[in-house]
Amino acid sequence: MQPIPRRTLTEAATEALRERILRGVHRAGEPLRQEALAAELGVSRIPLREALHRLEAEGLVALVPHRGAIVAEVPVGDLAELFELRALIECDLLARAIPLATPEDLEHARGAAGVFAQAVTRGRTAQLGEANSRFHAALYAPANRPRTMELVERLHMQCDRLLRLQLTLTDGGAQAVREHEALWHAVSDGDLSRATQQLQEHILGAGTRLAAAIASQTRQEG
Amino acid sequence: MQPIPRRTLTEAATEALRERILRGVHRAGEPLRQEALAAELGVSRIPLREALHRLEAEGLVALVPHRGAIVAEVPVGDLAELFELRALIECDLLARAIPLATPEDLEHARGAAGVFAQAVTRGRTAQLGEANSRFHAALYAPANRPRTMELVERLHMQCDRLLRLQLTLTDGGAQAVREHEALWHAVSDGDLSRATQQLQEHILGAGTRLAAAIASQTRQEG
DNA sequence: CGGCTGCATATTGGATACAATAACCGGTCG
DNA sequence: CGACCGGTTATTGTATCCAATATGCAGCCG
Repeated sequence: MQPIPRRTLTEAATEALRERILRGVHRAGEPLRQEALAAELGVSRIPLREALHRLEAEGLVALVPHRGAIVAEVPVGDLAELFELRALIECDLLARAIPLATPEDLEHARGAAGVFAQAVTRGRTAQLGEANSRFHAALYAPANRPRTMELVERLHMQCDRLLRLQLTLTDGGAQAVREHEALWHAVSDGDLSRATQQLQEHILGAGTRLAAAIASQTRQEG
Repeated sequence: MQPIPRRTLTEAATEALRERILRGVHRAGEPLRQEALAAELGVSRIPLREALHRLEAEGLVALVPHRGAIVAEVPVGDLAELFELRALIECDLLARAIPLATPEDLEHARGAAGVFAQAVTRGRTAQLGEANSRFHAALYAPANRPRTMELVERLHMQCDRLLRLQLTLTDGGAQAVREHEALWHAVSDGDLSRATQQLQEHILGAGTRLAAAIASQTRQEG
């Protein structure tokens, strides 16, 4: 029996605010006025402030003393770094996971891939990031690397914010679905080098295309 | 001109408490009573609680709703994972740094290595962790990878807590000094493969020795 | 004698209240 | 007309206070 689905206002505020930032409800650089936000969430400033400190540690919020909190800038300058870091870590995870993967693991990953594919075809852009993370997490789960997984989750969070800058997901999503399928088959075959190769291309390719899209968009606007 | 060496009580409490935990003033699992700790730090519970939430995100504190905060357990079970993760990421960093390293970078790293060596010979165990981190950071700095660096810093934090469990640093420190020197020479020669090879052995070796030491210690105690 | 119930106490969670700092704005002086 | 200076207001930082929850103990009941 599970004893404690406890929930404190601080936790609730943290999740709500994190979700808001990731979904783009608050734009990067936007100041987060404590009183207003607290009222909007139906709490006082105390739990909200605790949430802000938590999210600062996660890199979603920047706190300036006596000036308040602002939504952290999307790390466009570090885009390449983030995606390359993901490729490095996730390929290592996958290499460790493949030899340990059970048929149940594969089935689970296949399900997650399906969820992502559905989200793409139905245009549920809000769920894409999480569905994608879940698929990747399912692939890596057999490696049994909790610390690394947590880290990857945070990286995905940052990358999702970058993706949201550029909603070219219409075609990028379709390509991701195809790559997920190919990746899954490689994993399913136990073909370690092919799988890591495809994973690396999947991640780095997404980063490159995203960088190009953002660059062209910035050029147009600037 | 530097505009703002601002300091809020929350920040001060965060750093003080982080330092205390890393230095082992508070043992793992020890409950952190808010009122007592706040009084000890000379602040009220509010900034202390904000500090606790920050440190929870950093993995140094665990918050249990309505039961309070406890010092997070040292991740002995994840020791291998942490050191292997460090090896993976830091070798990549070093490989990127070497081609970009300037003579000034090398000099800086050499200085950091000297500081670490002095800390070892003088038995300043409290400073070893930071000195070690600084040397590694100096090596990687030319890579210009701020996100990765931040991540590595957090990993070092966790690894330092593990090291503190087992103060066999007397000989481990001397070995680390030698390995740092060899590593620095390899970097200085621009020998990428030799340098990464030595770095990998340096990190993984430390992890392995630490695991063995902890295992034998646990066996004795258990 | 053991376990459960209910009160008393300690501690945390959260809200309100106050102090400190920064942003704003108008006026004055050069 | 522009820049400095003062006060005014908005907002954050922190302390105090109250409510909610957990912990421990004593007494009751089986």
